[in-house]
Amino acid sequence: MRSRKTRQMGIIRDVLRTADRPLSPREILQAALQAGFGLGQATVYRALKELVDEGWLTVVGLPGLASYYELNGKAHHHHFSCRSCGGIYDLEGCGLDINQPLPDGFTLEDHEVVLYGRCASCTVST
Amino acid sequence: MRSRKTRQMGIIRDVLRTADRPLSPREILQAALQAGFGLGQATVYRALKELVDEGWLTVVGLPGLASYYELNGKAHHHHFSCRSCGGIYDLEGCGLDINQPLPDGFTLEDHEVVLYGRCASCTVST
DNA sequence: ATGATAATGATAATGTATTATCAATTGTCA
DNA sequence: TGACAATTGATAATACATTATCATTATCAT
Repeated sequence: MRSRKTRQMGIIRDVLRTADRPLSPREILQAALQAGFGLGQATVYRALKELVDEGWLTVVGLPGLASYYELNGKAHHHHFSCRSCGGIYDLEGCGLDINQPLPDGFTLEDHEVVLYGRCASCTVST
Repeated sequence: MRSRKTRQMGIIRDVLRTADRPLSPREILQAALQAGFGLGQATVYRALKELVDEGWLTVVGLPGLASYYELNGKAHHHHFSCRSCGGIYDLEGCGLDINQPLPDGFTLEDHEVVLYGRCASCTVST
């Protein structure tokens, strides 16, 4: 599976490598189209699945939205969701107290923090 | 809008009042059915929308899952999502450092913290 | 260069959550 | 009680992300 090097896979990798924030499948598709490369959405989904499987990408799940994808291997961090433009941005660090008490018998494996608000472009100065 | 008192609305309120954790529309429906009351899913969705509008309920959004509903007016808290049984549980307090730095120009309105792992029933002792 | 076949992509199909439809039911008030 | 309108609920419809289909295209070992 995946033994040939294709133009489309290169484009998708480039888009994600260049992005400064997690991207949804739709955003990846649009970015590629705007850059002048045609490719189908089925290809995007297939590529994302493979890239996640091989560990090159990680999935960012957000409530009520599609999945977002970003390069794997970044330092532990969380995300900001702009209520105005819908964009997802990376935040530095964590800010979560890991020692927060859990109910008895619960096992903690992972956590997710999402801050909501307005990004710089959407924050209008009065 | 909503001027009559109906059996169905009473059941839905009871289910939510009795619950010790946020419930999804499906769970609410099933709880009512198991308690011996018949009602349609359309009614559940209609009721939830009204109860949120009137401020009796709040919505808990979780990545990749349906919306969950719980009584409004609780102290600020977050949620635990069990990867094994899929259940959502309330956690006490917040554990988040509110002063976490934001990128320049960003405005923070709200935040969401979700811890993932296994609940007590799903944590098997070796 | 060329042929086997991996990969693509237009499109249909799926899955799931939620909403709309509308005839039948049921509160409520006169 | 009776009647009228609010409410219900079975069902169809919608919305959306994601996956499957399969004929066409493109890669790469030879």
